[in-house]
Amino acid sequence: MGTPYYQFCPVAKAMELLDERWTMLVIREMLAGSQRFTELRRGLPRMSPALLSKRLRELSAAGLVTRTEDHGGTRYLLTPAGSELEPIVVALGGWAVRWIGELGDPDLDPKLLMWDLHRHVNRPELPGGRLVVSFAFSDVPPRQRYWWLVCNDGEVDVCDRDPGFEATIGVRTALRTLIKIWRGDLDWAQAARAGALTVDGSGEMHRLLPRLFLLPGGRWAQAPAPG
Amino acid sequence: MGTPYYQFCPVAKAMELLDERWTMLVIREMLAGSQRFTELRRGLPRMSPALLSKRLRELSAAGLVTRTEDHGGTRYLLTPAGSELEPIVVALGGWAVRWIGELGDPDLDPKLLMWDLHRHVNRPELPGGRLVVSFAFSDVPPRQRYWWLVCNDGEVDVCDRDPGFEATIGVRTALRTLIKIWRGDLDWAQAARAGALTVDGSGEMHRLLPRLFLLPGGRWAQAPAPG
DNA sequence: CAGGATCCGGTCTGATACTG
DNA sequence: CAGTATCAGACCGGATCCTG
Repeated sequence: MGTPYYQFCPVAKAMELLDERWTMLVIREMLAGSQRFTELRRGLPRMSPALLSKRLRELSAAGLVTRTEDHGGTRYLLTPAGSELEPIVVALGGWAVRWIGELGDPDLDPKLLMWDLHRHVNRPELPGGRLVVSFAFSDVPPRQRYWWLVCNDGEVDVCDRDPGFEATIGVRTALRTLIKIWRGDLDWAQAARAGALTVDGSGEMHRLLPRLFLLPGGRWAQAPAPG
Repeated sequence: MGTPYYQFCPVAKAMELLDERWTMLVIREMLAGSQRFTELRRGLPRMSPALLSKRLRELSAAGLVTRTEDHGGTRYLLTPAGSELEPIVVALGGWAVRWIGELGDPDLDPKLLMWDLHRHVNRPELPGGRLVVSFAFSDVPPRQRYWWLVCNDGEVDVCDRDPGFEATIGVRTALRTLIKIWRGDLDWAQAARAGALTVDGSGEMHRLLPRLFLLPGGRWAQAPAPG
């Protein structure tokens, strides 16, 4: 737990626990479905494993997270107390979308975007068989420019090297543009019309793309905005 | 601003700013109506003035707070961006009331309670003339045991020494009990019936007491609780 | 009233390596 | 896979005293 505030105000009690660096992001990851240490690390690549381990222990001591052993691994799950933070996390996101427009270049991490896209693939929309979506980001250095999502049988994998299969859909755009779409600032069609995004693939694939991901943009918009 | 997370996720962008220690409490104080440096200090007695000053500068740079000079003082006001954090602060309080029941003795600070009661006096219910409410906390060391609220013409002052006027209402209880009432865990009548609280004063004053303060308890209860 | 200056100590970062 | 170990350095927060 964080350093105490020595205040009985519930806001202070909540923040003693929640305002430590990384804590809310760990909870965000768990709300997004990550349960294993390694999954959490993928969503929090700049957090050291030592610190992640410490935060998980703190959250577990506070009763927001349970730790269970299961066939060869540890699984972390949110308790009801942890899950009830969801509307707050969503509201924080909504607030930031409204008031923190500017993203610096270092915030634009392609591997985080791909990791999040991978878990928002709209499974019911997937055609049978394999679907490969390739991404090429014009504004990213060559080493991190090319990415693939390989969907097969409801499984989705992220690759940062050519998986060998031909892409069913190719998306060429700036990382910044795709992040705008992810946030809900822009939609696929708007970006394409503006020439900021090009889709390669059959007409069917063109029509599929906007439905392929359940992006969080909608949730930020739902977040309570008073007035 | 805090150390960056280097994530484009709006939750991360929000927390870069908001998860620094004390920041949310400064915002809570401003939402509660504090505008001057000294008022803020009274609500945040354990925060050093240097740090408060720094936080106010950060919040101002981030566009959540404006600083204006006015007759012999500096006044801090929330911008729309800052004010829009209100539902989040309330939701955090509600969450903590539901999930962090235990308050340690060091959390029970009588001067914070008196400071907060003083700003929640229900002005319209005040009778004309002077009203003096005395408090005696059975579970607090003598030095901080006795407090008075002096209401006069819509002005309310907190005293930690006998103001000299005879008390119109006397409240004798444990600090812990009064804090439970403040949080909404208990109401005045319940506490009195249970023998945990004694009111001295006329019958009229007995009837006034439960309406004398607009306690935040109701707001925590309103806070969105999913499921 | 609204802070500035200073110093100390704790915490986080970041890198690397190791383990059951 | 799910961490622990270690270590240097940066940075932050706490405390105290001081000022226009």
